[in-house]
Amino acid sequence: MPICKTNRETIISESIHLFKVHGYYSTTMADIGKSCGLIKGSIYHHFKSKEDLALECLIYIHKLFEEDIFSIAYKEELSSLVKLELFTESVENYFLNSEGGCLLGNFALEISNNIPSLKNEIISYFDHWEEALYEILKSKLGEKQAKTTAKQCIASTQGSIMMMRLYDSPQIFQEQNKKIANILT
Amino acid sequence: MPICKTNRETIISESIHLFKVHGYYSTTMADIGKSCGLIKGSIYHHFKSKEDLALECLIYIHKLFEEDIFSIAYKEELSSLVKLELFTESVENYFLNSEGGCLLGNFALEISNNIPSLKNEIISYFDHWEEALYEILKSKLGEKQAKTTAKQCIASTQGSIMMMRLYDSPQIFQEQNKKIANILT
Amino acid sequence: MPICKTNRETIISESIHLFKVHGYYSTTMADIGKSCGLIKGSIYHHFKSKEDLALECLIYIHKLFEEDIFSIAYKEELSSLVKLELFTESVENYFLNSEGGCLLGNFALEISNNIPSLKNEIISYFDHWEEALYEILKSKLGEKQAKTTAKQCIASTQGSIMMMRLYDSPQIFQEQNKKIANILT
Amino acid sequence: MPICKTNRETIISESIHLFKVHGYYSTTMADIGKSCGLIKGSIYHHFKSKEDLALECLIYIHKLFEEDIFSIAYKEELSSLVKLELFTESVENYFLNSEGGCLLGNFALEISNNIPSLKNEIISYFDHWEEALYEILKSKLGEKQAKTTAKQCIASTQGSIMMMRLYDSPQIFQEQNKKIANILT
DNA sequence: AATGAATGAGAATTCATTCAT
DNA sequence: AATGAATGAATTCTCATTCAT
Repeated sequence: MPICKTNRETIISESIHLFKVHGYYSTTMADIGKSCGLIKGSIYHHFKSKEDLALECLIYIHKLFEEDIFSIAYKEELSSLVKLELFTESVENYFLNSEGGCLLGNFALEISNNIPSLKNEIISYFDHWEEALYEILKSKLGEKQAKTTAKQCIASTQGSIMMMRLYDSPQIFQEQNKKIANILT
Repeated sequence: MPICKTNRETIISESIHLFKVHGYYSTTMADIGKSCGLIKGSIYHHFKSKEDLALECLIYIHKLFEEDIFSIAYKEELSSLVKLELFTESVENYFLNSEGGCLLGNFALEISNNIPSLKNEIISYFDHWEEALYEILKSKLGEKQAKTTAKQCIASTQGSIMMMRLYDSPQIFQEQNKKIANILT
Repeated sequence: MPICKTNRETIISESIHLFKVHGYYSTTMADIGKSCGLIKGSIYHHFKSKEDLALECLIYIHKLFEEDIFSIAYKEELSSLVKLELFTESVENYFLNSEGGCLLGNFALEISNNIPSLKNEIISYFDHWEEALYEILKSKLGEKQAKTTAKQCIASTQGSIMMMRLYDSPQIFQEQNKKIANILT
Repeated sequence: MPICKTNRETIISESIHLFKVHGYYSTTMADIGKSCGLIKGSIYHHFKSKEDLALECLIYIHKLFEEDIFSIAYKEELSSLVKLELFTESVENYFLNSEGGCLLGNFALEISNNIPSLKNEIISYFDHWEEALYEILKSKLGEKQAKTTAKQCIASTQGSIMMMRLYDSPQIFQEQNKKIANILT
């Protein structure tokens, strides 16, 4: 019977937290190990490298967003207005309850230029975010306008998360998000 | 005059570029040295540490913005509308012509949690940006609304610069900026 | 059991030797590693810094003296004369059989002004040496004289070890030590 | 007209002080420069290397001792008793009025094993010290005893200087020195 | 003689990763 | 799966020394 002190998901959760708060390079494998009650070398039984672990973190968050948030856009039983309301509420819920802002956004600035595999995943995440918003907005705004607006919503959301993190204050983010919620009204 | 292969300002310029494109931790003193035609140790003749050099980079950019952009807000001979137009134009000019986005924004996410001295400078930069926008907006929007709007403009600018950098496409940033330029009309 | 090329005690022993012969600053972590069959970075698996390692070396020697030498002074079954004889004999034994003189004395001159944590340990060692000698001498010499004599014995021992090291000849040290052995006769 | 901000002797004096207090390796050429109002590179106009400068420091002190102290031993007009009194008084004078103990003794422990040229000078200094004491003592103690006693006096002087430096208290040294002054009485 | 800039070798330290148990 | 030890490459930083003016 092999000893099993932890599992992939725990390591991913702990890593996400550390990566968000301290960044990719300032988070060491030893830090991650300590958070999980392991020594650093043991992480390698679960992930083949730090880069691989980081990628799994991004995929994990991406999947979470797909399932809990982006999916709202495709619920046929809901109206656009309700979709948008639920969507922004869910986004707010996520970012207000997790320290350190948006990992994908943070990594976009910190390492996307250096590590292509991560960059692809980050772009995919933002693409899907955009597609979901587009899906919600297109019937009311038209295709062209919906696309532009979706992009701008994401940009202003990311920017306000950056400010929330820097100033340690959720206000700007919340106001920004409320503005998005009201786009269709 | 002694041998002079470079000077403080050149090192700062080269460092700003490298820091913006590769980030703080991925830019080594050796990289910076090479960019300036020096060996790594020689940088220490001009700056006492990497952190100190990074701080000087932030201060350099902050000063540039103060002089070239934020100052526009305080030119009494200009109307609010003209100020805003000049302001957004100058912002666009700067960010479209410098690879790697906004160093202050990048550092806000990468290292502000780890290096307090840099965080203070970053916050000061964004505070002054906000004050300048507030100055432009307050007469037309009223104090409260001007303050909120200023914050949101900065957030959406930073978010769209993030997207510009990630997608390697200026479009979102330009559209976002145009929206800001039209806030008072 | 994992790979184990060495252990704390081996590293300490090797370090003591190198520090005694070459001094603190001339002994590099690479030298110490090589002595132990390790590369320099591996030392940090066992000690958190060079300073920390040096402190452990001092503590190691101090403890050795406490147990093997200073303790003689407190053996109630022995007379002062016998204690003194055993004491000086043990001191001589130690210093004649270890190249490089007295690490505590060497460090007292080389680094005590620069590294306070080491200075404290060095002073503590000499204090305990003095207390032990005082314990041996006080019944015959009286408290005041015993204290002074203890101090002078240590000083002349250290001085003669310095000369032994410089001239690479044990003679002065041995004669000096014999003089101490005869103080009570 | 060349500028002349300092001279060999000033540099030597400042270096002696720094070397005594901080040791050879912890004293940088920059430190020495700063003490003299120069930048580090300028020292090389006066001395060809740090090692060379250190050697000159040793020679300077050695010469001082020859002229002011060792010479006392060879003044034919004085009795042994008076010579010894003057000798010990001069030694005490020197060491009580100069911070950092005995440079030759310090270097004996810190670098004599690493830098042969300095070791030779250090040995020569102690040889001459010994010869002088021998000269004073031999008529009263006989040749053999005089030689041994001379060596022991130097050893205990150096040891007590070490303790004076470590404990930052002159007492042990002064008492030790008084004992030497009374050897012939 | 003095300077400021530059050098290159080497120092301590960090860290992702591997390996034997 | 987990561990503790070890690795090697890289990183920041230091410092004696040199060089052109």
